[in-house]
Amino acid sequence: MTDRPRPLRADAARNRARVLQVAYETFAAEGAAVPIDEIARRAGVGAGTVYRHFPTKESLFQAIVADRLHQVVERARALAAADPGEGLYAFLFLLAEQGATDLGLTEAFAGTGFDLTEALPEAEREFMGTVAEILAQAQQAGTVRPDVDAADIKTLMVGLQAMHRFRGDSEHMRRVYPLIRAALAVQKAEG
Amino acid sequence: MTDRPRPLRADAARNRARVLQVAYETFAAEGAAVPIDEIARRAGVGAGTVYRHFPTKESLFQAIVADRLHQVVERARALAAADPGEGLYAFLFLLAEQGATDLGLTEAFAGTGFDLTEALPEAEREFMGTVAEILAQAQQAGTVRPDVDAADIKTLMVGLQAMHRFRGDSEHMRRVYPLIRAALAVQKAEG
Amino acid sequence: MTDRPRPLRADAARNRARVLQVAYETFAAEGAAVPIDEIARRAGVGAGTVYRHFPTKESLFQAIVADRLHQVVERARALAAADPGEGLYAFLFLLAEQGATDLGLTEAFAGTGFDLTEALPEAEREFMGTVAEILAQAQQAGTVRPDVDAADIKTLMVGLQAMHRFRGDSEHMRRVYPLIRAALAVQKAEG
Amino acid sequence: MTDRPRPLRADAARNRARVLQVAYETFAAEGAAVPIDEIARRAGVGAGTVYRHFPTKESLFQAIVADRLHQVVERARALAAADPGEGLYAFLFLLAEQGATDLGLTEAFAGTGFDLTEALPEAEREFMGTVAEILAQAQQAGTVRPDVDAADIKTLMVGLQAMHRFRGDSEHMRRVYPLIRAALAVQKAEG
DNA sequence: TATGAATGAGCGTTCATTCAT
DNA sequence: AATGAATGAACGCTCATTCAT
Repeated sequence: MTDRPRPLRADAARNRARVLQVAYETFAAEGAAVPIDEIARRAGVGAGTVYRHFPTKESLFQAIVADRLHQVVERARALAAADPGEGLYAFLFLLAEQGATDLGLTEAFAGTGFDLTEALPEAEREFMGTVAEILAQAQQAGTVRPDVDAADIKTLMVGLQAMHRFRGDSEHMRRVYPLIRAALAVQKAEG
Repeated sequence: MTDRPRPLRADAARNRARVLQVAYETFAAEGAAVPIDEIARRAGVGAGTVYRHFPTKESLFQAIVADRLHQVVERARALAAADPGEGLYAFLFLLAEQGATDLGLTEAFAGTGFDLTEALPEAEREFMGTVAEILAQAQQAGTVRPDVDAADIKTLMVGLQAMHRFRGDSEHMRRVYPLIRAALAVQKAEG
Repeated sequence: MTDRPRPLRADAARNRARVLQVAYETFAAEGAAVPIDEIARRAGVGAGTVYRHFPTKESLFQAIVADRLHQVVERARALAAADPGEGLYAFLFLLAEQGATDLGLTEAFAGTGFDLTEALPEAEREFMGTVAEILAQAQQAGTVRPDVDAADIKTLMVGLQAMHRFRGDSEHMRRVYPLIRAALAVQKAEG
Repeated sequence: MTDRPRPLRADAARNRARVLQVAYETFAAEGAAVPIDEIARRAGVGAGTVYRHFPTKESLFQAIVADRLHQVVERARALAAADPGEGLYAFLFLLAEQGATDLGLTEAFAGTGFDLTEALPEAEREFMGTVAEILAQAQQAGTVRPDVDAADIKTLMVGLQAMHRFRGDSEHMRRVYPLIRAALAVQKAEG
């Protein structure tokens, strides 16, 4: 796992971090179609520098997605630990909000021109594992119906991200969240 | 809207229709990244002919979306007339399925690099009017909760299309539809 | 074999011919490493035009080599028909001289970064067939020793091209030709 | 020629020798197109170190050629001393075989994008002097015809290297060597 | 009016060379 | 003196759009 033979020179590490940050912002704002040259320009480095740290454009994209995914999973765990019954809803709406501002992540999730499962199988597994865990807790707490599984939740996440992106970060989504809660709530004597 | 000074020569009209049809199929199957040359080739015309009818690639895309939207609205009206209570659900799931096979429409709906409201305000208005109409009928029939509005429905449509695109046309979505029904159903003594 | 559905528009044909001619001269003078952009510039067209006629750089190179090879084979046949005994020598020295001015052909022959046999198997076969034919005639005429075969001749051709390229078109090679004749002449009582 | 003001520190000398050796092997095996970074990596030094010793890629190439040439000349002298009559042939075929495995040397000899005479006049002079010497010995021994000179021999060497490179190190060349012997042998009553 | 040839800016990527550490 | 990170000019190739035929 220690796949960094040496800890990278200080200036190189700074550049790498800068490229990563700029690339994250740029992909988030404009999607994966942004040229590498543009990212290099915004980061104030030459294109070659980007390629030194990330051998292909796709690898840069992957690095960003993996990073975001990891952060999101960590936050999800914290939320679920704080309140198991609400954990799944908090997770769901957290990811939805990410989707509003992070086009790159949305594309990765939805598989639009980038296959998360194939490109980052480990990250995908970690993510799905966390979903399953948090879902089980919520089902035990009685806040989520027992007949949905982790795949269903991922599907809903993709949908929610799309909705959020469509509507922006506005108050509109606050109208939609209760609908999603109703969708997942334990059903009382289904009519 | 009548921005065609003359009603087009017969062969020109045929060409236009043919390009539109081929472009729809091609964009739907392979996304908006397909070159215009490829569409021209499949339509059996020169690239210049495509550009005569549609001055930019984007305008061709818009024309397709307008066309599809119109058809979808017509079908929605027919479904709602046949069964007012089920009409909204039928409409919703019809559009979702379109999203599974029609990348162009999905992108237009989600506003990914294409603002429907701005580009085709009339089509958008017609669409939203129909949604409002069918929604009102369902609410009167008691199959949809009264506190959702047409904008909410459009938001859900965008989400459903994204889910469908993500999962394909598979049986998986049949698991999700009941959740959406639960989301929209009249709530019985909400806890 | 009629793989040109239509005979090409006049201006396109002119451009194609111009690109071919310029590319021939440029590859001949500077080898296959010349950028396509440079060829386009010299031909007075855009890079896209080159790519319209030849889908890859390699295909352009191949087209030129095939053309040259064909011409050379035709001239070889004529020479051999005029004087069967001298035909092989004439052919050999003709190709050697080509090598002096045509780096592209030399590279193709020598297999330097371009595998003639693999890329143009038909041209290669035609070439080798002609060599075998002319060689057999010379052997029957008693001007070439019977224990050499077509492959040996090709090897000598590669060598002669290299020599010619090395020495230029100078009179120096006129000193070398008699050595090659001695190499191939029927041996008198080998010492 | 003593253009080294100081005799280099021990570690620097070691680095220089190591780069030279690795670069030779690498160029020989994979041609001059290998990036300098790759050579540096294989030599276990930084790219900057290569550039400290050899200010351009071409100068590194030249140093290698000079080195090889020197070695070849030494071996040639030994061979000729052992058997003056056979010396020239041994030299010729030795160099030819080098050409089969050493792309760099071949290119240097053939003058393909690298003019030996201009770049390394001293090495060239030493080489040609040795050729002349060994040739004279063979001519005195009666194994080589008297009307060829050192320049002719160099021309043949270039040709033989090209042939060897073309055919690889295979048995095929064993068919060609006798032809070269016949080319150079003293002629018996030429018809 | 239709054709499809031509344009040329742009993209992802490489690599000889320079320079801060 | 050594390192290896950074640079930036190419390169092969694509494609939306224009324009001569």
